[in-house]
Amino acid sequence: MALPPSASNESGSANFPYCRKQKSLGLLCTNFLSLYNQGNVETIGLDDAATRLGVERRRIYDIVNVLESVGVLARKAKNRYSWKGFGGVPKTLQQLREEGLRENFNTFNGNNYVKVSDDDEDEKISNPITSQNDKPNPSSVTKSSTASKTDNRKEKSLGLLTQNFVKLFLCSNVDLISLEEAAKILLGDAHDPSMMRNNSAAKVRRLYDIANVLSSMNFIEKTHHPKTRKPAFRWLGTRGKSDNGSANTSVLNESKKRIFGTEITNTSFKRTKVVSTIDENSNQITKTHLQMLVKCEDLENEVDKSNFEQDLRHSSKNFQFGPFAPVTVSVSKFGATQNSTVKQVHDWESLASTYRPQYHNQALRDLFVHYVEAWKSWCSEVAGKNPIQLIS
DNA sequence: TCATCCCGCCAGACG
DNA sequence: CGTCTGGCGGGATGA
Repeated sequence: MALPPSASNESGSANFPYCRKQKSLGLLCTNFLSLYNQGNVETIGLDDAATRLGVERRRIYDIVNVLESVGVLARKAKNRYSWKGFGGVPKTLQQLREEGLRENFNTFNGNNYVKVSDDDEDEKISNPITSQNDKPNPSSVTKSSTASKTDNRKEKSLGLLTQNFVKLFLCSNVDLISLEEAAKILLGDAHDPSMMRNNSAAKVRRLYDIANVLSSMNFIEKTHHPKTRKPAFRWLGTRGKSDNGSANTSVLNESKKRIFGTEITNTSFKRTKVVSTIDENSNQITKTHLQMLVKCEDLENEVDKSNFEQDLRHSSKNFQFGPFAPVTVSVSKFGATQNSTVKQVHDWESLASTYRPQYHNQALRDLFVHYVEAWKSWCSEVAGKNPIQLIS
């Protein structure tokens, strides 16, 4: 069984071999934000997000975790997050700062760091990623370790790491910091050289992920150390933006060059060679389906081209939504949270998650995605206007 | 070569 | 038990 029966010819001409940049977390995050940073989004379904962005669920977790740790999102329930928007960031940041100061995150100096008391070691704090606002959480957290203990897993969570990383900037006077340093400080407690557990290298890998999404939000920026030449990150925070002003600082609109590794996102190519979009498991799929896919791919390419021509920054119109054209989103650039008539816009979310079985098979899932997207775009084409979606 | 970091296995948490 | 989450690190890609 050398190679799958595919190889026939299919998608060979127009698809790129594989471009890592198109799959970066940062880009995905950018798209994620563009997709949901519209005034009327209230809840976000993980499945829906994965579907719309054309990525595996796993990636959504990554993004959602760091976004939540900064206050842009809040977990509502399984599979469901509520959109807080950037308006909640300042507040969260403030909390982090206080927390950080309390935890000696300020012991870090530009030149010499004294290692921070290490994140929530033990279970003394065990705050599940920033205390929520809705959760009646008095200061008396004396509440025993309800579930900690075995939750030492949380101590290594992406979310916590993100918060600590941010604290580093918020609580000290450092302006530039490399990920290696951050990793060392964050969990690489220097206190106890005899036990360098904490494989700092592993930490760095996580920090790369975090840095990517933080970059895509322009909270930080990648640069180089003046002399060292080493890559390092600088905190941008909400500078330049109307801090405190109204509770919103859109996703910077300033056209900075391009954040770190930004590019268009996900096209369905795996890292490993060509692999047809569909694999053996497609025996359930009919011809029609395949044709549909082919057609869609063409469509996709067209979109790609036109998009490549322009600066694909945050405007919700110029970025890649998975394989197909976006669901006609008005480029309202997040016009404040118009409270308007609540509009129970459940749009596709509930619909999709309700009717879609949980595919454990990537191939099938991809197909489903194609279906939905294709249908949507066709719909809009035929109807000449928005498919179903949002009411006016 | 070294820096970056995507991919997806698989183990806990949860229902 | 099936799902949902999300550590974790192998190894590919990029500079």
